[in-house]
Amino acid sequence: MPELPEVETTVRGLALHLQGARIKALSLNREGLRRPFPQGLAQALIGARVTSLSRRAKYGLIATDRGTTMIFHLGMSGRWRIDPASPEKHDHLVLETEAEAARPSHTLALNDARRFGSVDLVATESLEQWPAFAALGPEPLGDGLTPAHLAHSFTARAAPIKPLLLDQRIVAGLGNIYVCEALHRAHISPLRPAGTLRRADLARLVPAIRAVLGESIAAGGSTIRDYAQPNGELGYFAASWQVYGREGQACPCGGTVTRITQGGRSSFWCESCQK
DNA sequence: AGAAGGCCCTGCGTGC
DNA sequence: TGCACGCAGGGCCTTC
Repeated sequence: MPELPEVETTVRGLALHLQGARIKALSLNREGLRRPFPQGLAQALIGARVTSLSRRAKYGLIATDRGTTMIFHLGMSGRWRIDPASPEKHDHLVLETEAEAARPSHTLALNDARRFGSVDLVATESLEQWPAFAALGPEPLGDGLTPAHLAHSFTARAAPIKPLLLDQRIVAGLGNIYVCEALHRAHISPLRPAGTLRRADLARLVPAIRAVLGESIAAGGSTIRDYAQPNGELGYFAASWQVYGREGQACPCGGTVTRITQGGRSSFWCESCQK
């Protein structure tokens, strides 16, 4: 489920219930996810007030007035369930907020069947030095993603562009779905050796990346209301995909969508309109 | 340094 | 109905 637009929508949904709230309780139902949960997580969070929620790449950040920030990654199957009617299998971490004046208590469960996700605790003042963040490239929706940046990153690279766009050090936050969609929108083949892309190609690619992400966030924004529902389900915005998951179906150009494997991941593309 | 491959884990759809 | 298999939105690690 979670790529950048889904994480952004998740953070916005969480903010409705967590922004300004005091954390009353934290329960951990297993040792950890990909990694063990951080030491001192309960001490850092219980009694703390949430000061802000934000996103960096595909990470969600929950900052508190204690000077620490809880960072979550949803991996492949992670999601937050808001005010669930009953506990579910794979609810690994559960937060409960304090009821205060005009502010009801809420329960927030981090559910992750495959446990590819992660939870970390980092000093807020040194977030940018946190190793996973220090290595990240520019945000695709920020000023740092430019044709010049991509040209620099792709110089002398023989590898196909598709797996390079998944490299978080080049662009932070792109996942398999939106790379497929952005390349399709920019009419660039996923097989193109990155170093052969010309400035005109990159000048199409950058706005294509921004458009597919922006449109998905906009679609997610309209479903934020769903986060208040017990199941907390989030739409996948799949209706707007042109190539992802559409092997054998028609491309709008009249061609046919095909699937290949690159770096062990599926790439969906149209040989007719992507060169 | 870059490139390729494997691994972590559970659930779901498909085909026999 | 049961079972085996392939596949899944990600990141990290090792090896060459």
